[in-house]
Amino acid sequence: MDQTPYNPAELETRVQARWDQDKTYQATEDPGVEKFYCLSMLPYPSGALHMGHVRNYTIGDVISRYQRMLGKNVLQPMGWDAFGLPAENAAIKNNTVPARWTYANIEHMREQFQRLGFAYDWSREFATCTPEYYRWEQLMFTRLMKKGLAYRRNSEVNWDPVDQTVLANEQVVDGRGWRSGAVVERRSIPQWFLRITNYADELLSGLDDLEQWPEAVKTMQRNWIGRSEGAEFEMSVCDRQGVVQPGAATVGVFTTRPDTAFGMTYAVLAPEHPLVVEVTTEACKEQINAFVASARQTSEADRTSAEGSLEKRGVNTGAFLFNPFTGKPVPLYIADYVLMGYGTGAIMAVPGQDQRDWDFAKAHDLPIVRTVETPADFAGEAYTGDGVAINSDWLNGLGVAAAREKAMKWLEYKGIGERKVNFRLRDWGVSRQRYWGCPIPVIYCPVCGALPVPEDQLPVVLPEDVSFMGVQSPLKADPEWRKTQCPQCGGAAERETDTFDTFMESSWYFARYCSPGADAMVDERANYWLPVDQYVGGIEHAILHLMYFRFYHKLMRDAGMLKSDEPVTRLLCQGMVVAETFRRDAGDGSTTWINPADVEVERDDKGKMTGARLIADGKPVEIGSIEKMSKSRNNGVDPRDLVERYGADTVRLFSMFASPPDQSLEWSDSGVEGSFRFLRRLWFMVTDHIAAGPVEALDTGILTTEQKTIRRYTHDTIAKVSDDIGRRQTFNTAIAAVMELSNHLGRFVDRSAQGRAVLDEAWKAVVRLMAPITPHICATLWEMLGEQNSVVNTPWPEVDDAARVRDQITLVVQVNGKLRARVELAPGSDEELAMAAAMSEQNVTKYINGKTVRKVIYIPDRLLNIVAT
RNA sequence: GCCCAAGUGGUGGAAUUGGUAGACACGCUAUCUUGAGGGGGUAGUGACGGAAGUCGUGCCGGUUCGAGUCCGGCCUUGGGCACCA
Repeated sequence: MDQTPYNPAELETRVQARWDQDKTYQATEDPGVEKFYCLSMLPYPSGALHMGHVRNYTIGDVISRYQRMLGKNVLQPMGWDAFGLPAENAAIKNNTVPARWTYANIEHMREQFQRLGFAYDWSREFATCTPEYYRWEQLMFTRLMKKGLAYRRNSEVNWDPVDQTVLANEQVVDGRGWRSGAVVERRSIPQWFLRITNYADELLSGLDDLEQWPEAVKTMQRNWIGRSEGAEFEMSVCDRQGVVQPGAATVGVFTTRPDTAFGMTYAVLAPEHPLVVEVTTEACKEQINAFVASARQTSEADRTSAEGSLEKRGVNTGAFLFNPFTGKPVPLYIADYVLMGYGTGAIMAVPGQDQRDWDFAKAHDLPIVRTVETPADFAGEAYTGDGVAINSDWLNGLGVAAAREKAMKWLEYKGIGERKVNFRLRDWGVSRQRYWGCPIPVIYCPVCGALPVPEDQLPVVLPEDVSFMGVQSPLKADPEWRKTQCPQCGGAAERETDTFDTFMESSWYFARYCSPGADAMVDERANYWLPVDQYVGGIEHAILHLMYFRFYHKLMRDAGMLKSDEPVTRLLCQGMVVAETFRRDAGDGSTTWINPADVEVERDDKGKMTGARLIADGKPVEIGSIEKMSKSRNNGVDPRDLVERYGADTVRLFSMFASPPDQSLEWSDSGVEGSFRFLRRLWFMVTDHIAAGPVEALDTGILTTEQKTIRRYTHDTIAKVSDDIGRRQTFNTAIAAVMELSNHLGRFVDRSAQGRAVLDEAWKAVVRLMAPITPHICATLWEMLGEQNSVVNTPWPEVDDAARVRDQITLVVQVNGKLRARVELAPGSDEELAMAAAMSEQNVTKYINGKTVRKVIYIPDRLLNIVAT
């Protein structure tokens, strides 16, 4: 009999047209229905989708569709994180302007998303680079200024002295500007900051309530906030003998371990510390000046990550500080591993109890005094564990906690120190000296100073039609744009020409989706949808984005806009899709990254890569490391070809089947074929079933053993898939379970009335179980199965527990932990029965004969382990 | 350097609470299907061994009747480190 072939291109177009026509995914607020807000991190419109996008957005789509089938009112929006550096780079390269490039990319990517059949409410779409969006961000900022939550101070940037421009960290390669090749300098310029540190405690304690966030993310955030309790105390400059002159300079140091202060054998200042100039002795001056100058030119990341010998990373000032605990002087050093931005920029160094201090002391030949007794088997160097205080005068004999408390009290009593909580978290610098971003709404008046742009003058619109050469921001190059009037005195004033960090836009977009068209940042509708029930995005955002947007949510709450404390209830961080990188390094230091699709790879017998050539010219290219698919490394694999060849359902299915969502995935398209074959087999099996004609009602009372077994498989699978998608979010195992069931169903040949009824129940379950993952084929099959309601609105299949009851279970029998037999038993059998069954197996008794049974471990319905010696 | 993950057949991965290691796929081999095909079916596929069986989850050690799973130490790979997003 002729059958309709599986034609995904035709079928998917038809199903998608129907969704569009019915506005199936448009969400409206309905207080009578439980809501579910499912959000995937909004993409940067880089130009083309890569497999990382497909994976990310398919996960969100599967969850959305599943929740919808559970009967919830689901919102799944989509938009574009449209400001950012790549647009500027692309504009230079392609001789266009960032706006045009960005909007063209959005058009293209939207089409690709639609082709993949994601259930987005497109009516809420926006791009963050439009004034309709960023005006509210500007308004918020001016209010934060008035509240004192935004402030301006000097801060360092990477300065390219040739291009006369500020460089992003990414644009600095081995200390040189990526375009000019010039050695990058550090420059201190005034910039705007948001006081995220005011919220440090709440951002930290709030993590405890985020039960459905991955532990790894919470741990990273806790460490990032870095709350530490300790003491801050003053030390005075003294001479070699420990004599403190009246009026001598003092320096505050922060320590979490005041109990170890008797073991302080030196002290360290950050190179930028104001005291450095004051205390440096004549003999050390030259060395110190050179050291400070070089530290200034090194970025903080490089300073803390430098692997060079510690000997070179610090110098003696020649001065001494008076240790109030011992009454003795300690030498004062400066070292680049001490940062001015943390604590007081000065530390007491206790090499016996701190490994970094230990390494530094060894490198500089400084004494080491242990103040905590080490355990007998301790083989390390610095000891940071608990133990009894030694070499510590009046602290001797106390444990760490007690000694710390006593030392703290002593400092307070003496009036030289106090308890102090320090955070590693620093305020959020939001100024960028770039063009393609949201203009910072500030006016500088020579008389009145820095003022927020008045609300009735917002938005400050970023001109899009500019001549853009890339070296300098058109805002800064244009002498006219900045000219304005002071809102206070009316005199001539200038606008800020910096723009916001693009993390600003991605910090509140989730709320704006809930209030399309609102004449405010958000309106009451946001409180219907928020908090987001499920957020999906890459693990690379675990700290920065996810911290900033938690912070911003609290800012909006405190401005009375939102009622919830946290933006997101449940978070799924998907692993990255990684791929090989290929590149060519030009002689001038610049690098061209080559897409894997344009490269031919040579491999040895074991499949290991031995070389690679550019197909276009046949010449070798260099093989880089394996990295996440990204625009900057040009290693994204475009899903377009796969979609054209196999259809959206296959690509969606494979991206979910290839690995669990939170694991990183090294891309290879071998295996896509298997997903396509499964869908085609499904298509033919279901259409075969339909072609066999009408089905009688199921009567569970008259089923054969085989029919019962099929029903058990069916309902076991429904239970497993529901758990895998709903609770575990392991879509790969859900798919495997459906494949397994389909294999059973394909082998089940029973044309009797009840045989067909059992099959009908099973296929209808399969179609619904797969609908969130492969919605097009399932929508079509569902209709062909004679169902009126569209599968996207059909209730999720229910488990019939009665169908899952087994009359026999397989018990595993071990002897001394090794598998020796399997026996069939009635469920719930007791140990005696199990033992009897086991002992009737020759392969069991064989290993017990001549030995004494010492112990029997029995886990009912699972395992019996006989320990015999 | 610091913080967070991951490491299981030829490959992607499964094993959910410490209890049968390798589910489900890819690939490969054999075989069948009138020809062809990125078609379909069947069987096989961790290693060693004729077999019984032994070994086997990055490496070393430990806890346990029992460890891929827990603990200690290491190695490798990936992510983040505040201006890529």
